Amino acid sequence: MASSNRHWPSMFKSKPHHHQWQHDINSPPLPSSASHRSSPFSGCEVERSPEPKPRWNPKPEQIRVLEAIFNSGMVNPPREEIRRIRAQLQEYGQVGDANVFYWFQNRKSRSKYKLRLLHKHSLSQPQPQPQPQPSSSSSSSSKSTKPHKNKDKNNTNLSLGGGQMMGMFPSEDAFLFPVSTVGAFGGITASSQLGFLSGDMIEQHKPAHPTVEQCTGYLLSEIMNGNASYGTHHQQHLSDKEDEEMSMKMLQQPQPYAATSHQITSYNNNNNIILHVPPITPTTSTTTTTSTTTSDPLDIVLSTSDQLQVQVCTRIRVFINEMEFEVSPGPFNVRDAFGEEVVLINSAGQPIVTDEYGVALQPLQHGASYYLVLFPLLVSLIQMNLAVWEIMV
Amino acid sequence: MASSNRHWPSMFKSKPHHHQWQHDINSPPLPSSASHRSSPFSGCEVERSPEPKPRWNPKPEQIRVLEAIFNSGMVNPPREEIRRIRAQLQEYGQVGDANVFYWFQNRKSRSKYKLRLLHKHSLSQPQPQPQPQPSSSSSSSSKSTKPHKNKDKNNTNLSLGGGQMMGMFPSEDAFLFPVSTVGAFGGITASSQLGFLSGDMIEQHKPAHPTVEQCTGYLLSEIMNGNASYGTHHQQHLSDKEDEEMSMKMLQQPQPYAATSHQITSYNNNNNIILHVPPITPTTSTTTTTSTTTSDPLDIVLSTSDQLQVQVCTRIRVFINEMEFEVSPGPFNVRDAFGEEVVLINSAGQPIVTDEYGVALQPLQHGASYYLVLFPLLVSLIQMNLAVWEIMV
DNA sequence: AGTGTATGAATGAACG
DNA sequence: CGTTCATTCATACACT
Repeated sequence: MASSNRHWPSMFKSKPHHHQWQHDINSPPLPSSASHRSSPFSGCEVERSPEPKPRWNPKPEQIRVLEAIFNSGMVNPPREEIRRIRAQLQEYGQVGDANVFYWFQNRKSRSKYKLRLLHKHSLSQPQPQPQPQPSSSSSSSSKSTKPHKNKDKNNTNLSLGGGQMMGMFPSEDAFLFPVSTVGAFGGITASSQLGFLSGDMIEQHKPAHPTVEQCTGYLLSEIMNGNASYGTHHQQHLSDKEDEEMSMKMLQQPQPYAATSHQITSYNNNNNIILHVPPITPTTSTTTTTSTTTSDPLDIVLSTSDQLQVQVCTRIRVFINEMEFEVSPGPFNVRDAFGEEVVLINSAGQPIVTDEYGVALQPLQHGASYYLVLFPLLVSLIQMNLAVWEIMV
Repeated sequence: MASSNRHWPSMFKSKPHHHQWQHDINSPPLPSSASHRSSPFSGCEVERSPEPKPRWNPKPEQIRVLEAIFNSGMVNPPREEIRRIRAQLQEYGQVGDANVFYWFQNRKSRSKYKLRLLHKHSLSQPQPQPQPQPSSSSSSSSKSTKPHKNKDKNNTNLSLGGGQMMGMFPSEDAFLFPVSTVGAFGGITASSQLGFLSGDMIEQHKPAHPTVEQCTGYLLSEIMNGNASYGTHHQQHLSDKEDEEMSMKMLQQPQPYAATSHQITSYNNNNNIILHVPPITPTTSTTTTTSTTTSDPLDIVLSTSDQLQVQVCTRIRVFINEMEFEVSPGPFNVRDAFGEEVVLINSAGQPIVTDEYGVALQPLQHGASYYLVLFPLLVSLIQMNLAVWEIMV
């Protein structure tokens, strides 16, 4: 970490003097003449960590000049030239050699980078892309416009603005995974524990009581464990695609601590457990219905990926510890589903608040990710919190 | 000031046409090569591109993936990886490399920032109010991170604040991993351990391990993953480049970048720190210690039996993420061994405090178990803790 | 409407 | 030089 200011290449290192003068410094990255100007800064010392040091904000005119120079071929001006350029720029506002230097560096670097990517893209993969979405387009030039929420007004004109660069990215994006969300990820499907799980689950789900334990027993542990046997297996298929790269992405094992599951791609969706929660509130939005309905027991239904997957709006699909679940829209009873010792946390790290019965005050969001955290663990974590701080900083 | 959109380096500058296609653009941060803002002609002032260009609005699924990747340790994916990630994300909606790039960049940056804030807070803890910016100083404890009451609406959005957490283990024992899955090691074969899940930690330090597999060659990711070998690696591409290490890293993605090439082995060679720990004073708990600095490595508890022998001149055998390793007695440099982005935690959940160089203030204990926790995870955990804390209290 | 927050996007500054 | 960090700008949304 080491965050904070590590900046200033040293030669430029001067103190922060605010004001608008930028790096007046002398020569940029060149250690040469050493003088810095540490101008006396005025005033504000206002704390914060170190220094405020305002960064140079090139004015349009300056940019214009710089661009012109750059485009004229001088992508890497020597020191002398930098000085001269700086002098020129100075006409429009304070600027230091360093600023100029950096500007060229960045300009060149980013240009290149961009070029590189472009290149790659253009060469790269023409993947077939399933994607149910709007069609995409051909491939060159524009991208698919995925209409979604925006209204495309403005006609299609696209045209790239700058005037140049047009043809660039051909790519077209697409290139999607074969995977379709829920059900079968491209065939990957970890089947592993599924068998085991399914068996148990199936019989376990008994409708009647809020027998939470049952569910929790299996579920919780499975879930908490990340259920899975990631690594290895599955995957045989994947096939054709040259694997380019994405193919597997990261399958990984449970991480230390809380990290347990985290599969990136959720390849582990083997068990689609459906937590059937009494659909109260048919939903739709997320109104905060705090209803205290103690919901009932949930029935868990295990479904194999293929089988369902189609449930349109009936259920909401969520990810809990990277595993996919489907729940009925409406208040979700965390307690019934996972027991009392856990807290469900959303992807933002915010706990899902529940009422005294364990019912989430707000419905789970379709497509969102949640994590289960055991209470005792939390205590430990909290305890070590400070300690961790120390080392981190 | 300046303001207004001077942004869009042109390359991204496409026309406004809304739509939601994000930056399909090519690469992220590169201003265009050829184009550039302020095109010289017509004197147009630089900027002012009239178009708003809709910004990418990641879908929940995309966020899920991104978070997972981030939490897995890849806080800073290299270009190649970004492309891969983008491809993966594309399944859920249009997204460009630039978006992915920016996302990671921002995610990391903000995580850090929050951490910093947190830190500050923790020091001055008693008062529960965050108050991030200096803005409303004084006490207005706004609402800042308030867990409750969210209200989101359906689709997208989700706003993550930046924290997130991961799943946890099954038992309550906070520090047990679910490693069970040791089944198939990719080729690594981790030697041992695994006894955990079933048994207890208590007997974790087993003197008797006959062979200690030399831990040569494990990658951090492997360790972190509990041995690894994810499915397929393909690593093909780009391999021959000089990126040897890079490729490795990319292989399995969860690498904390910085740790990239850190082979565990290194410590045997590079860092042989040898500290003669005076095997004395047993104290074990690692509690507290945080602040300090210099340490006195006395707090070690060695299991009597073997300690003597081993301690003397040989090496100490420890378990890190369930894998067995041997280290020279003496100060152990966590940083050298695993990189900067990790924290070593003992079986009691206490972090092993290190000095500014990464050297543990106290030696590792023979036979003891430690866990590596990626920094980003810690950040998340900490964030989560706070959030949870609020509801708990 | 206005204000604050979360976060995508851009880019200057630096490091290795 | 390629990357990464830190700041800043800008926009979407929530709340009052």
